[in-house]
Amino acid sequence: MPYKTSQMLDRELKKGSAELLILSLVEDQPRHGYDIGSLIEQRSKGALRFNVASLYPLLYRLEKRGWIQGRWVEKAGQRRRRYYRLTAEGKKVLAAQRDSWREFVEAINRITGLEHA
Amino acid sequence: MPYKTSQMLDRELKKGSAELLILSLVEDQPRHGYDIGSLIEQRSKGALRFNVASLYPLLYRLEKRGWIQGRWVEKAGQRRRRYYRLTAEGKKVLAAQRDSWREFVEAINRITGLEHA
DNA sequence: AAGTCTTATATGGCATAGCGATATATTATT
DNA sequence: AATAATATATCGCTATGCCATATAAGACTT
Repeated sequence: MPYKTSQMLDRELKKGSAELLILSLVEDQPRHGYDIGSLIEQRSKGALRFNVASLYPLLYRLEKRGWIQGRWVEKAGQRRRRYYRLTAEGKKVLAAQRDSWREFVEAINRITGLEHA
Repeated sequence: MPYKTSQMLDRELKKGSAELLILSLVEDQPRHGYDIGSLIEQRSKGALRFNVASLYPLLYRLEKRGWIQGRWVEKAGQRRRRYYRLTAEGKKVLAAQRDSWREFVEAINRITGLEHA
């Protein structure tokens, strides 16, 4: 696998939090970019917001890596949308990233004295 | 349209996780850079490691902002060390960053479905 | 019909954070 | 004498995220 699993702040982890969000959101059903951006804002109650200039390039990267797969959908009465679904490899990556995230949060909490948080 | 009170991943948060670590570690007692780096590695059980090429510049930034204050300490039998202590302003920032961190983690967990993990 | 809002995707250019690599200097260990 | 560990420092690179801007189409307002 081209992506190492244990690096500083896991290297992947900084990106990881952003990737984790997207991979999670397309886990159960395919979603398009704008939908993903809106969901992140809604579900975080406005605490997190994804700028489109980060979001779309990230989607392209994830697709290029084969973790998600997009397809154009055109319907009458709406603008064309690109729906992304999670691939088999994406599922594995998502599972690994969830573990990484958990470990990361625990480590930070342990060090900063927030372990009960 | 309500103005967004928080940037994407809060802008402060990406830096935040790194800054939070350092500010937390110098909260109770002054510490020098190498010590901070070692503590992060130890207490995270190796999960987190801070490269010196990130750590030292970050210390300089934090000092420049007035959140920590460093002073050189020279003792016989050891190399010179620069000990950093948390300033009054640093304390406020630390408190705010702890809140931010908690909010961030909750938001990610909510979105990624890790709340009952 | 015109104007604006919301949806939806796209990208150039900039700022900055983190890191590999490398450097220096002192003390401890082999 | 050689190597390791401690301790600080910085160059140059890459990646990430953002602002600003662009395009395009439907929905709503006047």
